[in-house]
Amino acid sequence: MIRFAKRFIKMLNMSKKPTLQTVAQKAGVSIPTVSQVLRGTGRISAKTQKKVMDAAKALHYVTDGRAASMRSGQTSEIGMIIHYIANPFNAELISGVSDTLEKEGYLVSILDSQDNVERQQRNIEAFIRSSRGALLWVPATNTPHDTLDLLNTHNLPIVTFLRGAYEGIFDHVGIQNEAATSCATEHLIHLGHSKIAYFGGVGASETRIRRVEGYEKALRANGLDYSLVWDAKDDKVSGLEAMLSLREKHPEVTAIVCNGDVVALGASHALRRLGEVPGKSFSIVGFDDIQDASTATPPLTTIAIEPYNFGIKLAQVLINRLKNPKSPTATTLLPFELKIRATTDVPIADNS
Amino acid sequence: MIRFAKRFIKMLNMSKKPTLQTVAQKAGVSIPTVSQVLRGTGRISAKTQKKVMDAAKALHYVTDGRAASMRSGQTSEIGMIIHYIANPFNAELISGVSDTLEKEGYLVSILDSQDNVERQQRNIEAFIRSSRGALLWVPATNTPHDTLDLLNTHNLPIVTFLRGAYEGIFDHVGIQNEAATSCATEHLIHLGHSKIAYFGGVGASETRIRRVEGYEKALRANGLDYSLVWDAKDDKVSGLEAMLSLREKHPEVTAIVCNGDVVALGASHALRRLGEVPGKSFSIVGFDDIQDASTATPPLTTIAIEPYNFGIKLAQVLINRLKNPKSPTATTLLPFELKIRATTDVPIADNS
DNA sequence: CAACAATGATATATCGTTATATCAATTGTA
DNA sequence: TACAATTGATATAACGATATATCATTGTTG
Repeated sequence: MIRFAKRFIKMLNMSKKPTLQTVAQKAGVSIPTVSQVLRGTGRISAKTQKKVMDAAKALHYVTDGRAASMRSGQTSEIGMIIHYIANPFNAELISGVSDTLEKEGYLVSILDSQDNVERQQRNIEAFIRSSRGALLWVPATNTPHDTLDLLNTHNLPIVTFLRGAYEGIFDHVGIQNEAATSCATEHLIHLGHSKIAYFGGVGASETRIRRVEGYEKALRANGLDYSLVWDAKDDKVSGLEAMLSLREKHPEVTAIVCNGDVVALGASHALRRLGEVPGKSFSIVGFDDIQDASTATPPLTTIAIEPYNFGIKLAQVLINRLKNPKSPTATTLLPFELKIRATTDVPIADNS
Repeated sequence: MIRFAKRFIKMLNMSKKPTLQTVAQKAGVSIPTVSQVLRGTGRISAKTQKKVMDAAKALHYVTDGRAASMRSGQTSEIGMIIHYIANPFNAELISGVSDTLEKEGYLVSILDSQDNVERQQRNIEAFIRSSRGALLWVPATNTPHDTLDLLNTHNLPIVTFLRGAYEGIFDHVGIQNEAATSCATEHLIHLGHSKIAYFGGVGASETRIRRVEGYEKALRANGLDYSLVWDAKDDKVSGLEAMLSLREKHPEVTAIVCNGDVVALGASHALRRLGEVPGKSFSIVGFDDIQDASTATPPLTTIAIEPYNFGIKLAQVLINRLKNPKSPTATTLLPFELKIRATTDVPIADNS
């Protein structure tokens, strides 16, 4: 059961706000007539239309979406719940989604769950309370079943993305995580590395599990038995610190496959601080291809996923779902590309 | 006059959605009773309260905010319009705002105007239509008067931020732009630079005008007559390219005061590409102190503004406004700090 | 014990729209 | 000319909640 928000905004000066009533009076017609003109039903004469439009414009009339939505059972508001807004990959993705959906007349609100299930629950309740008509969702790690019950009761169209925890139940737009890290790992193996670690991420999010699987699969396929997963939170400073401790505790490791470009760049920075040269003494493969990946020194070898395009694709999948509510759920996996730049090379033993 | 959004979402399966009616029936009480229990008016007996709460929980009831808001004249939804979401400074700022306001029970929706006045107009209309109760706003460059008319008609509490175009009219939370760039410029002058350019930004946004003024004021105060403003869009690649062309066309310039860290880092990268060393052959001062500023090579001398704290402060100013609707409008300027790192030094002529 | 206040629950009107049904005025056809 | 069909506008009910007024039922007091 949901309690109300603690604080409310008392709307000021309600008297000033124009309504259909106000416009109808000024135009000298009835309320339904104004409503029809504004919605463009085409059942009103040109002369009356002009009168109404003029009045509405003069009064700066804007439809009250709450009333309209309540009566018509339709809405143009879409909610999005993501685990971390400020990450540059996600921020670009959000831009792609918003631009596409706004162009179609929708309004997107974004909430940051911080990958926390209680916060996610509150976010979903907030969206239901505010009558969002659809949801774009990155499910938080260990989402409880109660959350699904809530979503199911209120029955809104949902597209999950990035994390494929509910493929088949909802539409999904994702990344070929397993294939991508396999590809990255094989790239390092072909260069001659045998002590390769998986670097970055924390805990068992869907995405990370898949990526680690891809990494391990590539190791197995090439008969390598050394395997190591090293945690690091998803920011540059954490990547830097984790790399320093990795070098100290596991000097045998000569290459890492990273959970994201941000930690990869942090790791790269750590190497330079240790007087090493990324790509020479040690190889690094990133993930995401954020803008900084190509402009960093040295430029980062990474898995490229274009976040803005991902956002566009995600928006399109949602639009499709809304147009065809009855169609079966589908999963869309976007392609990736391994961009080989300067942070990967043959291991130093073979090199010297 | 505002037309409706082009597309709507037809809400499915309305029958399943629980309402006060449903809960009242299950609990065996009247609708107003349920409403009172859920709002916690305290006028209902403990025994009845329990019956109602149990029923509501079992049905996964969530209040319909549209109906509640329409009837009560109160809302907990806040809109935010910013010129660019994906910029890391802004993304962090947004996190600060959202976290603070969510904690207080508000729901924040963010729209990206892309500093385009038509798009901004549509954004504002969307927010009015969707009955946001307050607005956090970075006014787009050259905002027309019609936009202000619209805002004025619908009369919602507004706090502008970053760009102080409407100080006195609305509450404002900003940066001491002029003082900050003056400080940065004087730092360079004291090091011995005399050919200093202002670098980055495009067009005449409020913020940029103030910053350029601060730069020029410092030049005048120190009797320097060389002055140059060099455009660059606010991303790293544009900063890189602009720097290359600046070096080519104005080799006399030995230092730049930047409009933001992102372009400053691009410029720094361009120097390295030219075989120069930022801080040795050429000095750079950034603006914002984003995370990358301190971890870059070399670490960037910059004006520090903590975006997350800025967001918190902004949220607090809004909360204050909502609590005291009648209080006079106020402007809050957050302090800055010049962080001297490695990209500024005495000019090369004196150095060699 | 009558009169009155306090308590707990309910009846009713209302917020601003849109959907449906209705009605008046106009046009077309036999 | 009469009657149906069409067009243009309106009257009315409903969406789901809350505010206000009301109504029983208790408990209190002189």
